[in-house]
Amino acid sequence: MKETSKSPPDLKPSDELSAMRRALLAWYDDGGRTLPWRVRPEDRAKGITPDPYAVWLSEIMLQQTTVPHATPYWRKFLARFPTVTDLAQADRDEVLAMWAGLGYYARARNLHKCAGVVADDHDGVFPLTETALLKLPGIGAYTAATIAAICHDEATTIVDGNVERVISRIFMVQTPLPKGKSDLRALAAALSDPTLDGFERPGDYGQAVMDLGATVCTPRSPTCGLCPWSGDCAAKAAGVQTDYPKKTPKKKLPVRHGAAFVLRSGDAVLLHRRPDTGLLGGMMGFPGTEWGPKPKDDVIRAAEPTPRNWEQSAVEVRHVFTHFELRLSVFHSEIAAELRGEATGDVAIWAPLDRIKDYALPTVMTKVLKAAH
DNA sequence: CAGCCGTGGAT
DNA sequence: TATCCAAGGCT
Repeated sequence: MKETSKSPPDLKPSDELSAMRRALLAWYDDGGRTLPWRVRPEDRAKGITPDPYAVWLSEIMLQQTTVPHATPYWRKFLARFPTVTDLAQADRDEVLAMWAGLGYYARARNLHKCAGVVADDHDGVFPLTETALLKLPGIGAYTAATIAAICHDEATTIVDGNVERVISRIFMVQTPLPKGKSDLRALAAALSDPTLDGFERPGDYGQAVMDLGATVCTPRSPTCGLCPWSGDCAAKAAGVQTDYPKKTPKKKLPVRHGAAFVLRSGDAVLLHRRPDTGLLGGMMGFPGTEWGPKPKDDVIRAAEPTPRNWEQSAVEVRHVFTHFELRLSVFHSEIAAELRGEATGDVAIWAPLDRIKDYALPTVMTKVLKAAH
């Protein structure tokens, strides 16, 4: 025993950790979920390995996003871009348009950038080591560890929200998130320690822990009766499962106000391209005011794309972002085709309504369009 | 390193 | 209606 080791409190003995791993893999082999990007254990045993490009695509889409929401996007992307080279050669605008509705649009910008790096610097072949993956844009600690484990069974330590919840309950970690992340990582690493005892399936193990968190060890009402680690869980023993993970309380969202202008001409509407960085970066939107703490009529008038008689929609658009709630007044007007002016430049675009899906309209702007009805 | 960055579903 | 939060990354 190394007394100099700074291992977290209450780490279990190594033979119990090994037993837990075997129990989890048995549970996974028995009832593992079928996901379209996943190679099932029995196929894995035959030597079938997943397409790293398809796995990468799924992992980027699944960041802070539910499986049901991401899955149709994953199918659509894989059909349109069968290889990473196909994705790299696409226009970024098309990628952003296909991503519209998924949120966290920096992911889409980095996705396209990453495809370019893989195509240019790696001959279109995805790197497979955790270290190499970590250098790519949009790939952080979680995604690098997961792709490396799933695609070639590198014995990485995977820590996502599911793992944090499961581990925090097993060991009753007291330090609230996000500060407690380092403790949780250390405990997760101990459980997936490759030097311990026959850890030959890191990919299946990682997917199994995440499945456990997603389907059994859920945030609100965990079904501990189905859990292979039920007997190893300190929180279960104490009957305090849902008290974990401890988290620091969140602040209430501030409200911001603004106005948007929907200018229609025949079958087209006027769109503006948003700046490349920041909120909804690179996406399209309707011209309008800045979004500030208070609604101001003079600011609204100054933001009109062209002086007209604007009709105000009866209902304002309400939309919740990650760090504020937005309330948008919507104004709309119709203009003759001759008066459209120069609006086919890089920033302003007349978009035909019957092809609006080809434009990178985020959900909030889709709500604005509907409100202008 | 704490704040920024979307959306939709469940409770 | 209010709250949480989902296979996080970047700055």
